[in-house]
Amino acid sequence: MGRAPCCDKDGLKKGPWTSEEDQKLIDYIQKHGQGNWRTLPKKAGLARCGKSCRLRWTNYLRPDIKRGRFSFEEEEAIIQLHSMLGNKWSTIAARLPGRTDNEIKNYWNTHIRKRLLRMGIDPVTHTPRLDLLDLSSLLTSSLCNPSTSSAQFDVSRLLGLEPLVNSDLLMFATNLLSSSQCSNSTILSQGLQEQQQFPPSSQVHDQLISSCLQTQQLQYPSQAPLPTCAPSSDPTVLDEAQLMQVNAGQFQAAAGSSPWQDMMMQANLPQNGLMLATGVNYEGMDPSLPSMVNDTSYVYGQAYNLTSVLSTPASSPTPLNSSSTYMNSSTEDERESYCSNLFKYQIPDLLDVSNCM
DNA sequence: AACGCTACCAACCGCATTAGC
DNA sequence: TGCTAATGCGGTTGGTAGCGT
Repeated sequence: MGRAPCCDKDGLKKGPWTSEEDQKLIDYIQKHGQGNWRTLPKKAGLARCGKSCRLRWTNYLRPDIKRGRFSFEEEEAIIQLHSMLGNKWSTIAARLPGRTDNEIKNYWNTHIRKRLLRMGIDPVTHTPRLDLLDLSSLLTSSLCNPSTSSAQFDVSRLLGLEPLVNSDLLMFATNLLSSSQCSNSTILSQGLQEQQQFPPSSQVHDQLISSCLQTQQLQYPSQAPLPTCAPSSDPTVLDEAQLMQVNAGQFQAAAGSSPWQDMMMQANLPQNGLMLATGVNYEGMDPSLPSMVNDTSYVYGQAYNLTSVLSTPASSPTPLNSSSTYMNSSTEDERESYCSNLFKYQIPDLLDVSNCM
């Protein structure tokens, strides 16, 4: 049995609302409150269906709606929440006072999503889109020509992807190659072989990241030792628990003991959520990535730049936007500020964490 | 000035869920 | 318990403003 469309009756207006219609709706709701949307239009003298009235009210006319641009913190929260909740726009909106699900959804689709794509980050999984790169061919080229330094490596020329891949992603690929030239590059190459044998999967994808984390350690020996995942054993069979251990351990090395760390460790967070929240999965990045901290990539730039906290020489630039707070902030104060931000948007509720701070 | 392209966002559509009988 | 209406929600569309050529 089909449902009768709510707006197919003759005489019901569709399309943009006029200011007169808005005023009628506002007046009615101010007098009578929100009630039966079905009967509201007739009572309010509107030639609209109830659904249209409800949408107009909830998305536009409601007095508590905050208009205008999204703030830095709001955008940050949206990305964090989306990494945990996915396209649950209403749930996300419930944690952003004054913002509607429609507004957040639009903002995501028109701004954030595109920005992440430009950065080579999958807006669905919040992981780097390694599928954009034929890493195995890159690796082969690199290993067959050991004289090619990572700094000189022309990834874009090899890939023919210059119009598609931004400099940040190229830096990421270059970093992978650089890592692969280390003595234990078999970790990465095995991961790549795995990728060749099977269709790209999130598991292999994560293993690549994990491998990158391990190999990167050799590039920056000054950084705190990482908990290893038994490099001598088959690294391609890392299970998620191991990967989490690497991530958590990595972060432990990065942040030291902190309430934030405890929170993330205790949170039974999906891996991509943990990765986003801590940024640890991006630590294989070259810590000197200056272009990651530009105006259009700050969120993940921050995540990448966590490495700078660990190992960047004092001279390395960390031009973080001072108006915001991030997990990878260089001081404990900033980490706690970030944690406060999570509370502001009730993110710990999502993580089932009760003892942060 | 005219045209095409792109970005933005309000509004719509249809399915899912909930509430009431 | 099943049916139906009402409401909630997420995906998509279409109008329009802004910009470049």
